[in-house]
Amino acid sequence: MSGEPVRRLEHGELPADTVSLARFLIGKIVVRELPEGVLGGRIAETEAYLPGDAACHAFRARTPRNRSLFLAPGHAYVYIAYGTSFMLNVSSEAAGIGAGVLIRALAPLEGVALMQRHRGVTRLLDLARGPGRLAAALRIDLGLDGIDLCGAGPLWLGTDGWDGGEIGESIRIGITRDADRVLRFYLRGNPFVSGPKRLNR
DNA sequence: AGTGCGATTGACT
DNA sequence: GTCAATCGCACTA
Repeated sequence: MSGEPVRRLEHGELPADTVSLARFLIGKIVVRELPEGVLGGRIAETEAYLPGDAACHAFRARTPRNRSLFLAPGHAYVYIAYGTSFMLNVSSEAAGIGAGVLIRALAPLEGVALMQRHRGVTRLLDLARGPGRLAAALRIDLGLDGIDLCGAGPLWLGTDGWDGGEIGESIRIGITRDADRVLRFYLRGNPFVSGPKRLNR
């Protein structure tokens, strides 16, 4: 789509605030390195969870679960939603400030066969459309909580220089507190974006 | 200590 | 469209 090889993003390239990071990450790439192979996909959808935002897991005190949200920008915050699904977030504010960006959907680019095995489905559209599906496809679990996504670890953020997508905005999906804030971003018209149609125009 | 509720998904009517 | 699964954590007492 762009021709450039995928390279790792560096900390210094990440925007310094949560909303800017949520927009910046659209079109970037998540890479997962496993002994069985390399998995990758283009980020099609994100949501911002801000300081002072009642929907943010860091809204209350720091706990063992949410501590990764307080790390410097570019670290993974992984947690279990509804006791069933893992969610991948990127910490987004200066160290000590709890905030993050939820990665909600990927357009698979590499390692499709392995993603299919992880997910138990074959349809490309269903592999990583939705945050829980995305984590399952990439085999992301609590063992990755707190790792540096701009480091040398097995899960990292990259770019291939692609910058062609129009970014749409909407309210966030599946929350009840601070539910009317426009903090969801997605690649307009991309079939790998999750969520109801009315939010994807 | 007990209760209620999610940043979801998949199965089912 | 409805609904259960499943568990960490906030909240009440």
